[in-house]
Amino acid sequence: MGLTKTEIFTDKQNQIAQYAKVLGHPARVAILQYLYKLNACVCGDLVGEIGLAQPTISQHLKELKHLGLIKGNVEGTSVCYCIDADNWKKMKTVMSEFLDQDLNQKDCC
Amino acid sequence: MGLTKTEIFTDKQNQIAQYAKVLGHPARVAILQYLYKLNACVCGDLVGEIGLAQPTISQHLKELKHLGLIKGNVEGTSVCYCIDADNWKKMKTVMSEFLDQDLNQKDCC
DNA sequence: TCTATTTATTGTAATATTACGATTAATGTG
DNA sequence: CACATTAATCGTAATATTACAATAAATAGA
Repeated sequence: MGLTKTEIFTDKQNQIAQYAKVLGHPARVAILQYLYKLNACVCGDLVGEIGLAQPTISQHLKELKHLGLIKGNVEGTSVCYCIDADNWKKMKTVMSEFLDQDLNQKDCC
Repeated sequence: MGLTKTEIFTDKQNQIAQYAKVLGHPARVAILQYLYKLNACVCGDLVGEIGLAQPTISQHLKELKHLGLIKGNVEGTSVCYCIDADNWKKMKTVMSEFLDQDLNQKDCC
């Protein structure tokens, strides 16, 4: 046990859950918000900005990169990160489709 | 360690992460989709619908109820569940505000 | 009251996540 | 090349999550 039974759910359900899961930690939310705020590449100062240790930030960045939400380019000794606009849009589409369902609520308790 | 440092993040960041986290499991996504599809109270047949054991479903329902996304009414021997439309709307607002950020991407790597 | 039905709770095993110190890898500069 | 700087990886401790068997709680009907 302790392991999610992905095989009993649809691809769509797993995809929604996967996106939501990666957004399910405040550090990753903060990283994405920071990248958005700057609206450009961020080279290096992420560790200073969020209040977590460097390996922890690196770990969170890895997860965001793994899902494709950000991309990183090596730039000298530092790495520049930014939002991957295309994949962000894809995620937005998937999540919005789920969140924006119409609710008639014709009869409810 | 192993415990999220919520105190170093803003309330908004924690709120977004909390919503996302509860959507971060396919069983909970499936439950919400099912409630939406029926567009009415669901009394009892949730365990048959999702392919998980009854205590597991009960646990997921508890988390959804805890965040306010669903509400349950006791109806005889069974319990009727449905989406809490008001709270769902609140979540949608919070999540959309985060997801719909504009990205100029004036200079990116 | 007894029984059947349905949901919640408890307990627990397996696994995943979070965080960070220590170390390694990669690259630019003197 | 040696050294400084920065990010990634490794190892690991603490905690959280997921799943389910067993049991308890609640209620309807006989």
